[in-house]
Amino acid sequence: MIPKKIPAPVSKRLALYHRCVNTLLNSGKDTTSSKELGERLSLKATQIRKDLSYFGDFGKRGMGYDLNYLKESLERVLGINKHWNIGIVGAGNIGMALSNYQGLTREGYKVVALFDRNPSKVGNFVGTQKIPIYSLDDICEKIRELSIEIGVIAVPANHAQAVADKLVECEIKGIVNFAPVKLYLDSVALEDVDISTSFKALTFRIQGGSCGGT
Amino acid sequence: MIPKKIPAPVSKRLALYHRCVNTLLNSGKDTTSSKELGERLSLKATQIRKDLSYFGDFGKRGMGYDLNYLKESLERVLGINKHWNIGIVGAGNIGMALSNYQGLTREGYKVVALFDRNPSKVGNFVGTQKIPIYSLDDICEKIRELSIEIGVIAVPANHAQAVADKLVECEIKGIVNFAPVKLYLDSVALEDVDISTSFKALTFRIQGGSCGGT
DNA sequence: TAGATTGTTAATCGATTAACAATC
DNA sequence: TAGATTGTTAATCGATTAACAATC
Repeated sequence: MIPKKIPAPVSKRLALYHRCVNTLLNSGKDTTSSKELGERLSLKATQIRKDLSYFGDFGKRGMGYDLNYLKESLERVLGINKHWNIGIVGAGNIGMALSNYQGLTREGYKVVALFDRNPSKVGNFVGTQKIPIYSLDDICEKIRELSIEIGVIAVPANHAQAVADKLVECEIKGIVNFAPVKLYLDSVALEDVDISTSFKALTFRIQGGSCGGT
Repeated sequence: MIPKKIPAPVSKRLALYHRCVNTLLNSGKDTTSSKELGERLSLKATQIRKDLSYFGDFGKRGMGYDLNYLKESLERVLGINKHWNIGIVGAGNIGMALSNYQGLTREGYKVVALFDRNPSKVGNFVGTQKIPIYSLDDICEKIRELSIEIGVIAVPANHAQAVADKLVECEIKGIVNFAPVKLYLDSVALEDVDISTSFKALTFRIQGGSCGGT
């Protein structure tokens, strides 16, 4: 479908472009340029043009990019031109916070269920959306019933791999892992959000060590 | 202090090594090798040796690495051989979840205060640690009083830059930003934890696009 | 037509990896 | 001594950027 090999850092940058395009649209503009995007994101204009060019010709020479068209195009590329149903495993601090997180809802991600192995939590409903907490035992059944496509792992590190294996068994399409542990999966897309790693990278820099980029 | 130029991805990998070393120690081992670490983290042994070599000679030829010594060394390099005091700005979902988050406490990060501009939240205490919520107006004063070195931004995107400017004015040492917006700072270390970007990178991959690494 | 800005090719830069001498 | 595994140099690979022809 997409022929050329795409550098790994591109997907994260596309998400940044999408965010920036939204900001520009909200400020009332209807056109932008790789130069403007580059200035706002502290990136080279060339890099932005190159990244976009992997997926199509979204601009007009001499004119720049139509913001609405660019937004739509980016949403198509990022797969957020549709809604995604999400199930969160682990109704602890992180799991609960995510289930109420506007940042996800606003982008078309919909948390439809939480799962926990603690019987005292099962049966409750979370947040303003009243998202139900189900037993971990029913996870495959609920994934099917509710058309859950993305699983979020928000359990302690020592349970994360078992949960991941279970999700794969339930034929989940992708996993976002918040547990501070490396997961071994094949054939399922995985993204890690390692909070403590970011803190360590920060203190590394504060305290002397120093790397190139951010 | 550290002479050679260190590639940007190294700091994140160091944090992974640290995590892996802890796991190995907990499993009762007291020695490891770049080969073993590489297998566990799906990285090349050479890369691990090279990364470590930027900071010292932590191994013994023919013998591998003493886990305790490697752990200590990594903690020194990452700056987690000391405790860091953290202040979280924004007592919403994310801010509250972070203030109770074991993953930080366990690594020597201590959340000592939250800040919010909502008067109905100010004066309350959060979680088992009874962390106080202060008014955003008092932030510089409290940062000094409580020796807060790291500020966490957990406010909506449209307030994030103002909060960041304030933190810099209060002479914070570093910032971890959870708001989905690009911040402009100079002279203060910044790490972004962009949750929705990770979800977008995931759906990008699920839905057809594909990049090299994870 | 002149000015602007794209999409793309080629050159550069930087990070990863293979190879190997050092040494436990 | 033979085997293992490090730390480091040199080669490779991949990502970024500069340059520019295409075109609005």
